[in-house]
Amino acid sequence: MTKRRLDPSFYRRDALEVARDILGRTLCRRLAGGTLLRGRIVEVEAYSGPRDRASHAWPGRTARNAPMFAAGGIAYVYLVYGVHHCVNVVTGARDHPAAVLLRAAESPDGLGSASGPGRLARAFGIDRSLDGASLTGPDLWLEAGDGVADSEVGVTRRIGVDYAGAWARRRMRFVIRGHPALSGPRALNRRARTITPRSR
DNA sequence: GGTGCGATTGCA
DNA sequence: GCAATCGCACCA
Repeated sequence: MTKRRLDPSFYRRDALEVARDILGRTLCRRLAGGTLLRGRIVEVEAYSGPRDRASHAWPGRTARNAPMFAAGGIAYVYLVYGVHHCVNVVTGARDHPAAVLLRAAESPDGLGSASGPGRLARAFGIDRSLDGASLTGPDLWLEAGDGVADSEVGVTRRIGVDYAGAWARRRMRFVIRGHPALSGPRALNRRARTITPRSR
């Protein structure tokens, strides 16, 4: 018996809400050979709207960021530094550019961890061939169920976006507090604020 | 057609 | 601390 996939309605919401709700979910990847990789997501970042200075969508629509402008429910995968792939889940309505970057997960083999966006992409065999791919299709999806309680969620500023001025300081990164697979500075993770019902 | 650089990682 | 290594945004 296989678990249900999260459907498009899950993704077609505000990126901050989707980001928080992705924590604890299981990322699933079916490789060409048929192998199924599954791992629990423990760290994400939201990139939300045309005014988010840190977002790839900030300069407007381009060839690279086009998937971010689609309706939620597809992947946005790009190459950074010519070396590493980064995997995003596109969120919100069509023409509203927003996405959630998957930054860390428990490793698919259940042994180590996929700590950091580049390592996560590699561990799950995700590259640009999945850019624009459906998250309700056969290759890549999230399982329904398995969320985490607000008390387990930590919020911090995003990593590696210092160029974004005030937007760099906004609390748009969500983590499972104290999880060993978290990337980023330990001090930042320690200082992660607990989410409050009021902030939802 | 040329130039600059990045939502990172691994190694010196 | 810094090189790797490529797509692509932007300008001429």
